[in-house]
Amino acid sequence: MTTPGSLADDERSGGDRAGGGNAGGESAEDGPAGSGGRRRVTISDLARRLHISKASVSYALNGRAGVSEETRQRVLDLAEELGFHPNSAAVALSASRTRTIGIVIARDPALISTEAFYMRTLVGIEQYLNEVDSSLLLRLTGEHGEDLDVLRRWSRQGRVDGFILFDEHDDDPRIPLLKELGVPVVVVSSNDPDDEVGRLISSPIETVALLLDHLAELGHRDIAHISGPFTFVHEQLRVRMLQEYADRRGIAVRHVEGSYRYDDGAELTRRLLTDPNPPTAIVLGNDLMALAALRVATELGTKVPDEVSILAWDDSPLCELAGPGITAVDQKTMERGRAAADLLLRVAGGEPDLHEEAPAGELRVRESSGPAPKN
Amino acid sequence: MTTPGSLADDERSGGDRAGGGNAGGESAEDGPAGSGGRRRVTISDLARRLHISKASVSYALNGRAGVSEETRQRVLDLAEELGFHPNSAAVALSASRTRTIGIVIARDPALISTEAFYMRTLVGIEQYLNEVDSSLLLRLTGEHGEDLDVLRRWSRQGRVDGFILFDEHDDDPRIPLLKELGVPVVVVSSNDPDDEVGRLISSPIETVALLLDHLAELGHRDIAHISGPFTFVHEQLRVRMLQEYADRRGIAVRHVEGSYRYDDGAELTRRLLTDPNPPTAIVLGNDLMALAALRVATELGTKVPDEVSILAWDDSPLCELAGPGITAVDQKTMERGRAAADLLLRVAGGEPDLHEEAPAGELRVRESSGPAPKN
DNA sequence: CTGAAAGCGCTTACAG
DNA sequence: CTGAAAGCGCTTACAG
Repeated sequence: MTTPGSLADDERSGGDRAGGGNAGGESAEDGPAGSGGRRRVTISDLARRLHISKASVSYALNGRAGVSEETRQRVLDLAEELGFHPNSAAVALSASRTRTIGIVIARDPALISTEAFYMRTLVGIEQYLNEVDSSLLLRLTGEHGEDLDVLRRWSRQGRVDGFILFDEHDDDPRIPLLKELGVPVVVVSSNDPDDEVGRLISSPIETVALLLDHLAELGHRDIAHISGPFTFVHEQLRVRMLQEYADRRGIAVRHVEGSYRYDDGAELTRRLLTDPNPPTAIVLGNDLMALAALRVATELGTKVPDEVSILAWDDSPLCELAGPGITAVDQKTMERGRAAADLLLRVAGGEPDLHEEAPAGELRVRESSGPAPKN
Repeated sequence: MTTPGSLADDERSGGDRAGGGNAGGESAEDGPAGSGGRRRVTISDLARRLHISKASVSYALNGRAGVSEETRQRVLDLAEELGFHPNSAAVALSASRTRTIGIVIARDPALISTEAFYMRTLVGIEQYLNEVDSSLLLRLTGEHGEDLDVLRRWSRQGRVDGFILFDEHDDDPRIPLLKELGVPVVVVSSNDPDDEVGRLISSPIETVALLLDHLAELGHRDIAHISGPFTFVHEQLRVRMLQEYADRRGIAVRHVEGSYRYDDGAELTRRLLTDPNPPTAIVLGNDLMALAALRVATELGTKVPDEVSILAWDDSPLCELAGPGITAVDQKTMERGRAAADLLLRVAGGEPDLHEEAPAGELRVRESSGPAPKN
């Protein structure tokens, strides 16, 4: 059996460049075995070797006034040579900046891992954070309100510089909580209330227009909408805007509340298609339900798109790879994530402008939508 | 225009319980406007109010000896009342414990967001971290070696207590690097070298047996394997073990190296199926390629499973929801993530036993596999 | 331009 | 059982 001690003993074997210098020259022997690796290089080390004060080192490293160019360069060179990286806890403690943003997602784990939405959002956020050398502290809680605890705890603990919030609910308690805690927040939002928190806004009206214009052109006059749960603000808005837009274009819409789950999408679609007067097109609130709709149609012998068109609100690999491919709106999820992170850092930095429009979506027309059947 | 200042001014409006007490009693006026919220409660505050020392407060909060039960209770009660949470930077700085583990994934963003594997793994890890009140620091870098920088930086910065590594390569540079840095590591691994880092091991032999036993029973004697890139250790092992096991059972296997990408899976499958002597079954290294294989077969008019069986190494919603459903091995990804996090925390805690077996996989038989065609 | 010193909020020997 | 004090590794006024 190997012990952590032997792990540390083995350090010499690595042939790595940075830190390889003589960082260990002063105290290569670690303290208590297993406590983890060689002593880290600190600004005190740099100061001592360069015969200057810690303050000067700090100024030099942070690009602040207070040191000559020459001194600064000597500091930077030595830091590079020794592989110095400032202890993040010390920086956080003295400067109250963590270079970390927090995301807490309170959804059913099964859904989180099935829908590509979250991962694509995270990828987008990460792309931005990489560029500005910040990090993401992530927590996936269940759906039972533990998320509030985590938000509160992380705020009080000073673990993050701010939060990005998803899945806004009616009277979402997270927003007053974080406002009270005084933590910068950006809500990835579908509406634009003036509640003085950061919001990256993408109104559903855009998607509504893309979907309904497409369907109207194809001659559909009688459609159905299987939404996600109405507890989400964006679902309420989708229903309302879809209805209004459809009214204006003389299209009838029946709304059914779904749960985003496959089974549910299947069941609700079945009911619609076996109705004596079925709709000629169904818009589903997410990719999973759209796929379910596709399957049920096939199962019932209802031809897609000849007898019914199937469209999804939110594009994804599932829509793209389904057979037939499902017409959907590419919500630019990665770009949206990126933009949210960017906005949060600006809000945290004191930027007065809290609201911003998200990048526009685009319709991806595939085989699942076609002309309305004439009957 | 709203300003961060006005954001802070608005704090009173929240009606939240914790911290609502009289935490602001001493200095409700924030410092510089916009710097974020009311002053946090610290152990000094607790000590002052209870007329005891900071040390006693610390002992009480951490459940250590050094305070009477009565004092401890008074401290805990007050902490609860004021919504006290220890500043994580201060704890990290003085105790060198961050309660955070790091994960750096260096893969093509498109792949990360398409394959459910990573998200399911993260969910599993999170489930465990939730229970032990730890957090995940996540970074998704591209495939260009920036991951080494991040690992080095996070280590030197003392940001994490350890790392979980995925996607081990040949002579993976991350392992010597982290050993040299002296940071606890767990590699989610497919083999068991004695290299003194933590390893959660799941040998491919298990999956090989599940797949080949199934195919042998169905009468297949001539199969193909479209793998992922051989740069991954697990892919090399899969090929070797598949070959050995097939040899023993008198099954011929041709191996083709794929990339995990849909297009690639399609192209390689096309070649196999248009061969004058096509295999009767194809095992694909991931779900995307398996789906591609299914599509190509359909396109070529090759019936699945009557003329060719399609199986995937790794189950996923894509396999489950495909039509026909794709037979695949459920690798227990969430459980594996959980186990990896658990092992890492134990390794970091000084546990001598570095290696552990991952939970076993299970075959999910679906419509894409059937008896070998007689010809 | 540079240094000595206080402070961020904890933990932890060390005396009482 | 309790308190005074040093220390973790930085940053930041404040004097020179």
